[in-house]
Amino acid sequence: MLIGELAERAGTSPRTLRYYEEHGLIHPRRDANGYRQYDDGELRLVHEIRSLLADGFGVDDIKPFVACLRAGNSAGHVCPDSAAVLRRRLAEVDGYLDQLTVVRDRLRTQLEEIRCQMNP
Amino acid sequence: MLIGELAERAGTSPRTLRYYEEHGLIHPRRDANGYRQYDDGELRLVHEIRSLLADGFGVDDIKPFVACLRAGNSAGHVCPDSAAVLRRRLAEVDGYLDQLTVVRDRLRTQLEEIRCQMNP
DNA sequence: GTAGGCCCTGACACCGGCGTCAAGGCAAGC
DNA sequence: GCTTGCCTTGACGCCGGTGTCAGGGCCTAC
Repeated sequence: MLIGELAERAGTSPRTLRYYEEHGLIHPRRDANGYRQYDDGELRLVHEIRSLLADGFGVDDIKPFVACLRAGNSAGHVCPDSAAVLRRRLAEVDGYLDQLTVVRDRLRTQLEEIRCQMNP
Repeated sequence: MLIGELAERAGTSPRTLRYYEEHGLIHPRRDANGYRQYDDGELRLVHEIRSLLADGFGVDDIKPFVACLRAGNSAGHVCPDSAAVLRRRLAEVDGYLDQLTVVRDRLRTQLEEIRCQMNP
């Protein structure tokens, strides 16, 4: 299938797919006229990529997952390299959660203060 | 005091203070030679600004807080406009917390899967 | 042959708080 | 008068995934 069809089936844009390729995540074959040619494997791969991006991974983080899938594994996260990235990202997310929780508590406290001032 | 001294006392840089001014957060007087002149009030203001920025507010969000302080209130968040911004930001933070929690659970699940595979 | 629709590459725009460099003025000590 | 160090304004860079535009090729239908 051509890039437009894959984009539509994956719920994204041709620009985005070219970007993934530029960063070494997918390697489509080329037709004689230079058009990119994709198969269903690439479609699943793009779904995996977009899922990881949605979880906050960067394109560089995603490479080990793609390599893991290409190596024949049923999931991208079962290889040591991807597991390492998973652990790093988990620590990062835990950090963000802690920070955001502190912020949320401060915001709540300030809003509570206002409420008390209105009903003194 | 001049911009360099304020920057040092506020733990930031002259560039940053000029940026705040450019976005309407502070309005220092000018010496005859054009140098910015600050007093201790501006120092407290800058501390407030940096605290709000650290909580994830944008410079535009901060304007109501500054106006509230300049209007003579003891804290920047007691005015209606700043309270509205507070509520908006709280909702935003709650949203981020929900998203990040979902992500964290997914990451944990995947790491757990790996652990199970290693001790089958 | 031409119109329309897909494809190609390359490059700039975005966001936002700030770093950083350029080119120049002002103040003070030697 | 020269150096040193602070000040001024103005402008570009960053980050990262994607939108979008420019300029041009391929293919099919009419």
